[in-house]
Amino acid sequence: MPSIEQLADELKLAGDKTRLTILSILKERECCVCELAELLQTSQPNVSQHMRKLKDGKLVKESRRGQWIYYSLDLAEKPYLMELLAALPSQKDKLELACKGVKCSE
Amino acid sequence: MPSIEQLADELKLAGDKTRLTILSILKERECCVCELAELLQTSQPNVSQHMRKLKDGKLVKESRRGQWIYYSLDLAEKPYLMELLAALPSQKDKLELACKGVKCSE
DNA sequence: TCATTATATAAGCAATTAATTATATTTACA
DNA sequence: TGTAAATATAATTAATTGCTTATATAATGA
Repeated sequence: MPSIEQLADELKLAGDKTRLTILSILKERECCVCELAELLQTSQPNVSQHMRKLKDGKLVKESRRGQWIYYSLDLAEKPYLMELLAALPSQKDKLELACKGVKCSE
Repeated sequence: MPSIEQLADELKLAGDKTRLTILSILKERECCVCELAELLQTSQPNVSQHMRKLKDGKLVKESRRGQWIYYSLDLAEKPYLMELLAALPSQKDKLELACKGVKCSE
């Protein structure tokens, strides 16, 4: 059971449109930074800095594979946050469409 | 089903320690501003301004009764937020202790 | 009607935040 | 070994935020 402080911190992380979109994309599958930047139509450093916050807050984990760093959700211990993501519309369509043409998904 | 933007806005509201504490108190029962200020050990205008944000975001509703305005949760349409509050430790103890001696609860 | 109580609003300020731009680090591979 | 690609970090800036202090509004009751 999270403390109020801990939950408030987690919700602050999720309470940003960019980060919440990232989380809901990662619900579908792991992604690297360049895919996320493409999907969100924003810059690489912007995504990178959001990922650092999410990682510091233990909401995602990373795994490097060669040149790419793949991020995935780390919410096994936080079912109340999984519930939140489950309440959102699926991002599958956008994921499939936008990732064509991104080199790392070849 | 909320849009990503709507959920991000709601989580931003909940992602503040003061407001999340207020919400978790209101989960137990409705409260007026002076009770909340006492419980949170903060000023009346501070609580009042947080309540306005929560009200604007449709997370709480108010009902005036004489001099007092009682706030209560308005989360019937947002079960995913109720789940969040359910994940938090109960605030019953604090509520009972701190509200002794607050005039409006006599 | 006037003083009191509960609450709201407004103004000001310090701190935090999200995004941009520029640069550094790491890995792959020719 | 050197170049390119993916990612991270740093510095800057504009905007937002939470809290305080001061004041205004609304309701009660003598």
